[in-house]
Amino acid sequence: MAMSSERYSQTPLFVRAEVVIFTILGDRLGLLLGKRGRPPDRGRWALPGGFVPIDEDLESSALRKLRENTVASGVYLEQLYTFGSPDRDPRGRVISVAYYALIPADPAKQTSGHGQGRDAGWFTIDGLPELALDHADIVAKARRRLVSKLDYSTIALQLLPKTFTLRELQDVYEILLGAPLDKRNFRKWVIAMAQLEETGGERRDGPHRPAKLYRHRFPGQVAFFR
Amino acid sequence: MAMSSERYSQTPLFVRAEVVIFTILGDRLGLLLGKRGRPPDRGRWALPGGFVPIDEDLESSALRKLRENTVASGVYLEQLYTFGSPDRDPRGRVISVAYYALIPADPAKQTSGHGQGRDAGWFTIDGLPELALDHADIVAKARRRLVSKLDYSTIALQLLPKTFTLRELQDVYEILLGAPLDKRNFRKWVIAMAQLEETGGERRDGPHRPAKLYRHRFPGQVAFFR
DNA sequence: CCAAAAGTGTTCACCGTACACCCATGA
DNA sequence: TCATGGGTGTACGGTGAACACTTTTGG
Repeated sequence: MAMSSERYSQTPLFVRAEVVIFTILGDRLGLLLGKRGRPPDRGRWALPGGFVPIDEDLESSALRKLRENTVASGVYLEQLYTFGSPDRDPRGRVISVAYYALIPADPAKQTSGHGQGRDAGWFTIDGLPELALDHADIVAKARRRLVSKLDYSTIALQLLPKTFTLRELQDVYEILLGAPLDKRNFRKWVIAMAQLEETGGERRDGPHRPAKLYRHRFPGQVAFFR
Repeated sequence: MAMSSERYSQTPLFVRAEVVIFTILGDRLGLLLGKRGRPPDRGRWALPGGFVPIDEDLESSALRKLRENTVASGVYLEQLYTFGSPDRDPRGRVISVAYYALIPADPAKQTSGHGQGRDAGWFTIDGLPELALDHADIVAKARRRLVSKLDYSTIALQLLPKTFTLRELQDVYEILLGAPLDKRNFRKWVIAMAQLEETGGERRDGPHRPAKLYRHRFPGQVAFFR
């Protein structure tokens, strides 16, 4: 049986789940990192993650990591890619099944830098510290995946509360795409594409005209086309 | 350390690579299966795959399985998804990193049914036998992925030889999409989209006008947009 | 009344789609 | 000459892109 290669090696085999937890931090895309407390790369910042218990489902494991690190619930979580180069982790053969999650923007964590204490914090994606192991590759891949889904899915809604203004939604797109969008064209397009409807309420902030609030017509679902 | 869960369990942990090897069989999408020679699901048809040796890269392992089962070289191979439900395999905790591969159509295997002997063979995707374990899920996911890439990539070219006629390429699209396409519109679209150029040669088969041969302008690359 | 953000329509270019006939070949 | 598949163009509607002014509010 092909398992026999195990017998000729003392290299231990592990499976981990790592989660790229994205959110909107002010006017930037942000993600959550934790500081490693032990080797390898002790003291470096790393993605939330952990070894998958032998009887726990991969996605459950990722979800648990998500919950251990945030207060979010009902959050978007998607498997991203599995990283398994033999030499990516000095502890042995470590297979990391990477996920990414989207957390609604929350003014509470808009304080850039670190928002959760000395060994965990939110960082903006263009101001990341050097990451442990190959976590920079994981982050890059997650970011590409997220951006590529913008124009044929409603995934961006997962980065906002259940109700939001069109300006807020446009901000999310502009942050992710890194380019400004035309307000009128964006509104026409996104209302139709994402099936948005007005809630009737409005948001007033500052000495401005209040903005209408919108919601997804089918809340709880992420619509995809293609 | 979270590895400790290992100590409290005698369930063995394995990592496997499985490969969905697609090709064109006549006028159908086909894939390669092997008959399992041992439990679990002994005697059932299953995807080519195997346990990943402790020092072999995941993709190398998938590529090796591909080469063990076909004579193809320079073949498209892409990681698909990782399947890891705790109860998906009775041998223990088995994490299967699934890949899919595309093999150019080859008249030699156009004999439907089984083309490689009693315990390996090509099957058309709509005439699959009952598959071992959760391999039907893997196949379904691979098929969706392949089809979804048709209209923003040149991936379909990987199912044809280096030179091909536009009719052959249209056949591939129609087989995968399950719907007929307009010949004139398809040609205009695909020549521009996939950057095709005439080779100068032509293919003559039967009492018909010979068809021009085309090739990808940048051979060896799979162009993606978005 | 002023500053600041919300909200709104039209025009144009391009692209995807529908659609039918002639051409080249070997038998 | 005939059967078979190869090859080609045009008209139309819809969609993405460019573009500027009025409205509403709190201070």
